[in-house]
Amino acid sequence: MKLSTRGRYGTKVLLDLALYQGVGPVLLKDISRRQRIPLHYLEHLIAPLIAGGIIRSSRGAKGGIWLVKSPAEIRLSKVILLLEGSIAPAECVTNPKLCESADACVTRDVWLEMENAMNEVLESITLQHLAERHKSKEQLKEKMYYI
Amino acid sequence: MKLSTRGRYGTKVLLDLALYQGVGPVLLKDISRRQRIPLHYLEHLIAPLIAGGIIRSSRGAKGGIWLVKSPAEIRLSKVILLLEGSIAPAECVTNPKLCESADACVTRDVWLEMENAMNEVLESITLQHLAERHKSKEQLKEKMYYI
DNA sequence: TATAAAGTTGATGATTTTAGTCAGGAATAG
DNA sequence: CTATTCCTGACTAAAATCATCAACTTTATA
Repeated sequence: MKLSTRGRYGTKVLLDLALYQGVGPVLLKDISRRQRIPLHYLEHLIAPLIAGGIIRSSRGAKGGIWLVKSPAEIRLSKVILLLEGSIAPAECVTNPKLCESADACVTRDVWLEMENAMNEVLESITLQHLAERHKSKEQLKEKMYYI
Repeated sequence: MKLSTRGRYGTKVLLDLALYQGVGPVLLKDISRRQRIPLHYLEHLIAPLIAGGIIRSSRGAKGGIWLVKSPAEIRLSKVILLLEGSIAPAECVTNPKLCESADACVTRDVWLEMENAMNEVLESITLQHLAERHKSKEQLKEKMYYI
């Protein structure tokens, strides 16, 4: 039940964009360095985010990537869906036809409940929430230097 | 974010045992047939369940496996933990030392929230619940033949 | 318009995990 | 003693994961 690096890296990328929002295109190179994601791997990670319409990109000098919508409009449920596909703990949840007895299967019901519980969490958190949480943690850290 | 067959098969095995509880040792061969799990694979699946103390086994003629506790006392959280290990969506949740900035990381907080949400679901469901749900679905199915 | 910068795409590869299979062994009932 | 049944370790094929690389396209700007 682990997310792949796609989901984890991708979420970090978008948090990074949310934190650097409004300053124009953000370089992949910079995101790579700040978030410790291999640049060449990062290049592949952004494809589904562009296809999903939550970031845009520009090539060439002064190029980079940026959020298309405001961070408050981007929910993690969407992000994870784009990067990982369905979050359901078993294929049969999303695609009942894979198993003849799907509708009679009580274990499938459990996996469905788990998916719903996860989706509630992801649905309730936006990039703005993440950015705010991050800033408030940073502030806390700075204050601690003066104690 | 998929469970492996270990978690899915294993849960079915235990549901099967809960349904056939009280009739003495249940043959792996029968579980294999009813739950459509390869026998040789099943033999490996039961090891962590025995080690975890929720089933016991006896070899030889009239052998088989059975639940050690009552189905009402066995929560799915325990089952999945034995079969899959931690259900956390990322290693850093269980083992913060893997990442220097774990305590400052807001994405890690999200993965932790997801884990908690899943655990609440799994904590709230016992094998008895599963068995009851199963029987009531079966009954519904029988009734439908007479409509 | 030449050039450097930066994202895009497709091919490839190393490593790990998954999902088994198989052979032989050990315990148990009768 | 013997048939039955679970146990264990070794092994394997296939898939997924996590990249890396090279060639290419687009863009800003000197």
